[in-house]
Amino acid sequence: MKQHLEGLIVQALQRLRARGTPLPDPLPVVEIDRARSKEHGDFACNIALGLAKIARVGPRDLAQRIVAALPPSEHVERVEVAGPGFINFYLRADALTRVVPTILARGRAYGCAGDAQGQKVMVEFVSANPTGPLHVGHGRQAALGDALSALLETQGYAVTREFYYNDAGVQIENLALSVQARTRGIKPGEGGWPEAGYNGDYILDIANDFLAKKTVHAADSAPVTASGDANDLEAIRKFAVTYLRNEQDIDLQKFGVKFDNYYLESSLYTEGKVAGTVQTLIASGKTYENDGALWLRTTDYGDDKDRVMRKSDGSYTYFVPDVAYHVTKWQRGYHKAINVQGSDHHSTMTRVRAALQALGLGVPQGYPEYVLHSLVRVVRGGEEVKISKRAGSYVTVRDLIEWVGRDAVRFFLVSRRADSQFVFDIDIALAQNEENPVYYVQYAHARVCSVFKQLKEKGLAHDRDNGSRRLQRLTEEHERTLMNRLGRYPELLRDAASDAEPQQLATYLRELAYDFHIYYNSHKFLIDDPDLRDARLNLIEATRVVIANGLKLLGVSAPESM
RNA sequence: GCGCCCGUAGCUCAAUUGGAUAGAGCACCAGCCUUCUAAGCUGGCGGUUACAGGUUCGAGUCCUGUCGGGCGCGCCA
Repeated sequence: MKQHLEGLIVQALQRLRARGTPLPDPLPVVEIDRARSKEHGDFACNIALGLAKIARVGPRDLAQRIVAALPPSEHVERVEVAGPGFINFYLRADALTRVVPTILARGRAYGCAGDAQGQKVMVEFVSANPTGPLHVGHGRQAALGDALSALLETQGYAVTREFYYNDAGVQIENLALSVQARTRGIKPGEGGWPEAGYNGDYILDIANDFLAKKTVHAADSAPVTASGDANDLEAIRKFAVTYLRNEQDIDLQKFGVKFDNYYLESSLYTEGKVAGTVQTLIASGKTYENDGALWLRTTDYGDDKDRVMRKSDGSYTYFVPDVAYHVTKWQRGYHKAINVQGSDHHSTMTRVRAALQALGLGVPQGYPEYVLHSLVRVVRGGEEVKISKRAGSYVTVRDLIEWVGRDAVRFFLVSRRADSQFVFDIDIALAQNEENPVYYVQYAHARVCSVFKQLKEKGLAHDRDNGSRRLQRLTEEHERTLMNRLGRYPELLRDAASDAEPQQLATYLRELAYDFHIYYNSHKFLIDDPDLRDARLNLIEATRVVIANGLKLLGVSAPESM
């Protein structure tokens, strides 16, 4: 519809120019927007405001001339000039109602587009090191990353969800030492406890299972059976990593997030990719030696200081494998890549991009893209929750799911812009009333289901085809509003995907539920007039489909009753 | 000190990416249940968009500065 109206405007402008109105050639891009409020019709165009000066007439006059020159359209009921010079389009009723049969016909596929034509995109998220339970920040990454992936899929991208983890570094060493200390009965803070040890109770659980010679298995590795030998640090390390990987798998499964691939940092070393990346960077001439260390000139690419790649002791800094990892993303054919991380990683953004530029692989400057999120504070009873028994110093994803359920956690964590600081209020997430947006949206879905259940119980029929033929009966204000909202869904998905902003979808669903609840409360559906009844049932069924589709993208269930 | 992000009703957040009178929910006030779920709906109250300049037909949105909050600023990962 947008393109159609834009085409009308362009034709009108061309006619005006031909008749002597001074207008630029070529014409500027004509943009049509959906009207913000009903008083402004269905679509609005502001082109006259921008062109008035060039055309040497007032914006309202120019708008009037454009309207007069518009070719007729079967979809447009009337056009008005309003305000300082906006051109408002009022669509004919059937242009609005058409969305209902479209939704019913396309079902789950409604809103999906094929524009990306199967282009490969990698979304990397969570990427937690296996040194402890997933915390709320990981939860936000999981909710954002998974929803973003689903949104990209609606646009025709072939999405790979990838989890990258460090399975060999210093932190893993600290983990092994912590577990070992626990097997020897040493508690955090006591003599012999490792300096950078992990203090959570889960370390004790791992130590006990290790001593009990239990077997653990994680999604992407072979089962590991504990030797029970507290002196064998390597055995402890392997057991602890697998144990925690499994714990994270359990959390993610409970959260409804599934990864397509797990990428091990250690493989970058064993396959020579780290050394290869360093060689290429040296060959590129973007490095230099100083104080016995090898530096990369990241300042050539906007960094505020150069970065060490190889320390004077010969080992690599952490960002070198990170660069090698992103090279593999490019080489694996992911020419679009999005990383979802906490905002504390923003300095790595410049660094990784700089190194990728220096490598001269033809990688675009903005590669990879980043979605950085701010921190999450958990509040209960008006006070911040900072401690959990499980992890010690932070609230875990599992805690949240146990407290308020998966649906609320997932919806809440994607309902705000990633870059806003987020207060997760346990009391609101637990509330089963209008205060809680998740229930508000789910309730709208359940209400539609309830209507159809009542329909059956009353022995009434729903003739969809008849409903589709009677849509012109839907003339009420609330019905127009609802249909207008439903019609926006495809462009909403497109925008949310291209902006990498899943919260747009969460907001949309709240608004859609709002429109529906108002409609529901002011109209009846199980009425005697079969034509109007069928038409209205078609409309609320279409509403149900869109709510179900949207919730599914966010990983939230759409219950049939509540 | 430097860099990045943020600042919208008492609270939690929107605002179609520069458009028209800045909108919802909570809280507060007044109403609505023999009728498909009152887990809901209808009104009312509430704003100098942190502050000061600038850009233009038009600024919550863009630019500069100030104030306030977050994160980062290792030959740590």
